[in-house]
Amino acid sequence: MKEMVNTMNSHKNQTIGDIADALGVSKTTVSRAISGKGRIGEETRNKILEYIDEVNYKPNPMAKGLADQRTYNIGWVIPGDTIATDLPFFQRCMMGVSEVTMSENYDILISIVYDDNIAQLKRIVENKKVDGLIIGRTLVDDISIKYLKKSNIPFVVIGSTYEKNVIQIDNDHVSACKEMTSILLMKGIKKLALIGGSTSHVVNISRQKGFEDALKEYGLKLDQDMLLLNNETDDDIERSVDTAISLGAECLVCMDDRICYTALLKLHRDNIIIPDKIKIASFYNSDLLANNQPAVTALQYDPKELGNFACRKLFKVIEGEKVEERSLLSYEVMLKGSTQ
Amino acid sequence: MKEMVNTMNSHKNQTIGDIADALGVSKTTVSRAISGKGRIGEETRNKILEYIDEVNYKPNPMAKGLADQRTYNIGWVIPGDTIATDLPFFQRCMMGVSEVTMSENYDILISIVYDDNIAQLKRIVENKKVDGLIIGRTLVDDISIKYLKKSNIPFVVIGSTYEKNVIQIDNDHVSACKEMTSILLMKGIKKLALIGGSTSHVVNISRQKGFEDALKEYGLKLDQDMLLLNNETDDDIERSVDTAISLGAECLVCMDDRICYTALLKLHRDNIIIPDKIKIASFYNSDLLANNQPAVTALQYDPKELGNFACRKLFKVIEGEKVEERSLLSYEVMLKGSTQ
DNA sequence: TTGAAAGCGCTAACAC
DNA sequence: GTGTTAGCGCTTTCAA
Repeated sequence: MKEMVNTMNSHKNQTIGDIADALGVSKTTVSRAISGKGRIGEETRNKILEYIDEVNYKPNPMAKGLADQRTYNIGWVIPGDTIATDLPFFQRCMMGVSEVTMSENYDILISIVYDDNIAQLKRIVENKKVDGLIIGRTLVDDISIKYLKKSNIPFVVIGSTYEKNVIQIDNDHVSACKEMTSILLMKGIKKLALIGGSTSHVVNISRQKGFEDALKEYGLKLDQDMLLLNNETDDDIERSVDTAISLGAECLVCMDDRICYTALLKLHRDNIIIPDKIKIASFYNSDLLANNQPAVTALQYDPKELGNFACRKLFKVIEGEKVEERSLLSYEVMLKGSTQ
Repeated sequence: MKEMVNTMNSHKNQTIGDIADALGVSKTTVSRAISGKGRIGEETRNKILEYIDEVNYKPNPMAKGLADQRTYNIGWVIPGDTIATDLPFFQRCMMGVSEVTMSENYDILISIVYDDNIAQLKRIVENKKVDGLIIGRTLVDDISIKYLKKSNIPFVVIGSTYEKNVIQIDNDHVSACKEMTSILLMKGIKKLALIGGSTSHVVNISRQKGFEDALKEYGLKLDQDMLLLNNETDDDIERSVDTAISLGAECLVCMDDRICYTALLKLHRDNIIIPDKIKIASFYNSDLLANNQPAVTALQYDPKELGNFACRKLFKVIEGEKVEERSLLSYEVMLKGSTQ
């Protein structure tokens, strides 16, 4: 059965025409055998499929794309600032996205957005280099989202947004933060200080809400002074830690792992023992916190699942299926020594 | 001058034909105006270019790609294991790559290689979805490299390889490690233990070589017991730290930041004060080490520059230019408190 | 200096 | 069930 294999072919660029000629059928027939669309004889189809396999023919996606106006690429939009990109979050998310694109025979095209410079994003959209996009993070006033809404290309966002009619995939930050905060309160830890990042990130606003909701439900009045938000630099964070301590905080609740890690370093430097002198917890877990001594109580999410889920949704949108606007994925509260 | 702008056009998909019609010229002429190839009247060219700008026409890269057999994409190949992808290294490298692709009107297509599963890599090569690739990391026995060599597609690697005829961009690890080790020796620190990662990574072998070269140059005999290599897990690392200490090491030289960080945690836990009781240094710097108390002496590289450089080289290869096979980028020795 | 026409590799009416 | 043909949007000979 191997005698028909022309080994030369494996190096030459096979086209649908070549294989049609070789088999004495038309290009259309070959196309039909491959796509499965249209009527075609069982026998011819098998003959073609076998041959294609034999000579390892791969259709040219440029040609296919041109013909049916698809790129077989999806865009993965991530922020370009180092602080953000250093986070394993985006890489892990992308792994999840990749699992799905892989199985759909799609590829991932990168688009990096620097602050409010969406030139790169515009490029891949205007140049029609993708069939849809996933935005890896949302801002309160997000020009990427605004732009994509106008451009009419399918897209989903990881994170939450106040923009209407945007497909969103997010962890349930509000519930998660509320639950973790409640647990702390139930453990008898009442004087909580919240040390947070930029309020221009939707996620941070959700975290704050969860925190406040828990206090309210517990019948505690919110102490505005204990809300130490918008910490951008390490200095900001250290200053906030000092403030919290001077206000008599029993526990530092940090909005994310970077903040928490910086706080840990400072406490360590100041010889403030955890959890004896002060307790600490984080609304976002990471290896750093899990490996700390003592390990830090934190919320655990699965970024990969987020990416996987988002991408599956995107494909549905691309196929024109109706999908629900907002999906919330789960979380886990990891209780560790830092709040013992 | 604005009266010719048909605002409808901004939403319709403009083709080269549309703009040819609108201006009463042929498609060929428009094509020439855009590409700059072929002869064309100054006046016509300007008229066309102006109009194109006015209606914000963007050529369809699929069609262009099909015609001139280019994809205007380059592949960025990264490992899929979490340990590797969690490192900011690849993200920062990619930023450097992105700067270049951006300016060349190219885009980045992701390809993730899981251990020795190069299915995804094969896909984008066989499907002709990229014009060239950059491999983000090299292994001693690297099947990605072997595959790409056979496939005859332009590619460069970040890192070093023993394979012949492969364009390599790397930091000068051997010199860097040798220099840092020499500095330690000159400071009078003689009993050095090397705690290293997998010897299946070329970079780790280079680091070991630099370390050994320094000892040799200094006239010191290498103590094999002080070579603690192939530490994969945190447990491995902690065990190696114990071994080094029991052998009377004055300084732990860690091959990378993760190893160093794990060692730091262990020393801290065991209440071994740095640099009083033991010194520590790392062949790879990171925020973690720089922010540690005391800060850790380490080698500093610039991954972004690596990506940028690699991508510029790749474009030269794609254009058929001759480039030198191996380029070594610089490094910096950051002397900090951990070796004081 | 400009244009007509063929072709890149594939799809999809519309015949037969 | 299979083939013919006309595109998809752009490039590039070859003529004019």
